[in-house]
Amino acid sequence: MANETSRELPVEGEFDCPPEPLPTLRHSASHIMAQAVTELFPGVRLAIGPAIEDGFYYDFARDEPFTPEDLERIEARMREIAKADYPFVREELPRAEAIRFFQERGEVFKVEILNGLAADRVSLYRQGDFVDLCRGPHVPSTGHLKAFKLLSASGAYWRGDERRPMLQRIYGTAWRTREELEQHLWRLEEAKRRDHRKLGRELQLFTFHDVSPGAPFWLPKGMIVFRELERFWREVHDARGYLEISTPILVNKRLWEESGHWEHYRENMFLVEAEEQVFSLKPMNCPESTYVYRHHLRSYRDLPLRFAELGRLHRNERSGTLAGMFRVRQFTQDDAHIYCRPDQLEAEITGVIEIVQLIYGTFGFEPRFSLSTRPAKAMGDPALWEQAETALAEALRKRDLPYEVRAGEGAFYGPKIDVVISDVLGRAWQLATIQLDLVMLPERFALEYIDADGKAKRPVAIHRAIYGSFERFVGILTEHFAGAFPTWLAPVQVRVLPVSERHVAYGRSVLDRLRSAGLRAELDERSEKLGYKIREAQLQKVPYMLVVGEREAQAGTVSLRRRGGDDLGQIPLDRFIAEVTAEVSARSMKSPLG
RNA sequence: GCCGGCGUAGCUCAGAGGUAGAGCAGCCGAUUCGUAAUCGGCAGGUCGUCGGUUCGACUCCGACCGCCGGCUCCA
Repeated sequence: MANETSRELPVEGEFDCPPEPLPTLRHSASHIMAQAVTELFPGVRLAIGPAIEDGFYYDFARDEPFTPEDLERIEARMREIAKADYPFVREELPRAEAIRFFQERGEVFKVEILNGLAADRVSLYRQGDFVDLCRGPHVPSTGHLKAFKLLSASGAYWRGDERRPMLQRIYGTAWRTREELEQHLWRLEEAKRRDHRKLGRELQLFTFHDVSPGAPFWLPKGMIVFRELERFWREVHDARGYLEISTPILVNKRLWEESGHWEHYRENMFLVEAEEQVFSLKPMNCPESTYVYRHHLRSYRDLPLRFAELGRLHRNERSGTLAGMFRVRQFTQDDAHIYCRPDQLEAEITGVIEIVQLIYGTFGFEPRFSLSTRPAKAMGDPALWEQAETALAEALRKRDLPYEVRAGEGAFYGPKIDVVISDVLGRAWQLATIQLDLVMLPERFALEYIDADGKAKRPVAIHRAIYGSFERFVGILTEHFAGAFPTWLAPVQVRVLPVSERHVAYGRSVLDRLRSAGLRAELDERSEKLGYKIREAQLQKVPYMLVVGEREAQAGTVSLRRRGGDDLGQIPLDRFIAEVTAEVSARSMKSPLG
């Protein structure tokens, strides 16, 4: 991931944004915004203003933050600048001259950027009276900016460094056409409608309370989703030779000193003191899994050992970073540590990739893979690194999976595969990681196995998670499905709706049948009109509504209505149960009915 | 942690230096209803917490806590 500095100030490369139409337009939009701001707020200093995914921003140095009213004025001024259709004019000059130019104007940030550049000559872009240091490219003139909108203002550190001044950042979005802009704004609205914090409350899945910031209270309905995910996960792992373990949550600080976490991760750990000893809530499962490995002497015949653990972890994240289920302080990782011989790596990685495909496919996610290779500061045997990277690449290649190589992006203790998915709104989420560990666990914890030659050898470890964390995964699923979970995950799968109280008795017999068939069913026996009951079931996103009245009671049927759909007419109860139980056991995404 | 915004009933929100209101949800009653809201009544809040100013604070000031949007960080 590019940081602020590398994104803005690459040592090499000719442009400040990808020379494609949309990034160019957005980059130009940021210049137009900067022009508007300098005109409306004299004395504001300019920092940087790049194109980003879906839009652009510009950072300004100003004592006062920008208010929503300020944004409206800036946007209005931008429209005037666009209408004036000033051409973007490129000028080149010696760097020293540019430094003088910006120094005279008090543009200290531009001077700092220029001082950090290696180039002899630099370029400026001018539109109207506004000049900015920039390598381009830009659209020919300001009139090309037609479909844009300013979205928000916030603080941002100069060069992303919290020790440096806080700047005022304004975000905007820009598109080629009005239609594209409207569509993007609709996506933003839709994301708000699907917000898992809102849906979690409305659907009674989970809640938060200030007695434990960053830690969810799982409500009964949310717990059903959690348990179904857990059940699925266990089925998959049990069938593939994983051995489930569970290790302590509260652990003496000695362990973290041994693992190195005490030195590098202490500020993120919750500490507890008892009887003059310091303990920590575990932020990771890995070190403790080595104790299971070392529980007795291992033979080469024992390997691979696949220890799975649904460990509850605590990490003391900085308060400002918490965000619903997406960023919590307490979470449940679907972890596993595989200990194997180097020659088993490829087969083990292949096994993990198969699990990723199987599990993600069930939710309709298409995983994308990237391979991060040996960094400069790597530790461990170079030959083993070579073998490990080859194993990862071969595992992907043999399954015909395209992947992006991130050279040098691996951890110092091993290369890894990261897995990313996109949800229905096109938002990318990094979920699974397959992290090889040639150093940390094997070396620090002195892991060994006795090989065929009778000598002690060092195994390698694979850290891997599929969901990542149940909390975040449930948050993602909630937004992805907008709360309308596939039937197998739905907290309530069927709701029986008697037309009037006269039909409650038949409704109860239907309910009993559904429950004996293992379906999660409810009966709405309140003295309300049918329309009211339907509305509520609909809002609760219950997959199936069964209307029962006189006709159904006579015929032994139910009248079916799908979530979000219409009246599908009568169906024999037996058939309904057979279809839906099949749908559930197949963990299908689609209903066989309607 | 930093910048900014916000915190009034379970939820969504109104109000305001003289001590609080609506809709929905809840409870009670009536209604017995055929595919997205039946009617009436009742109850519900030390206005996030602590401190200060004031005759008087939910309202003004300060600190803290929490939430939201970003920055940084990240499963």
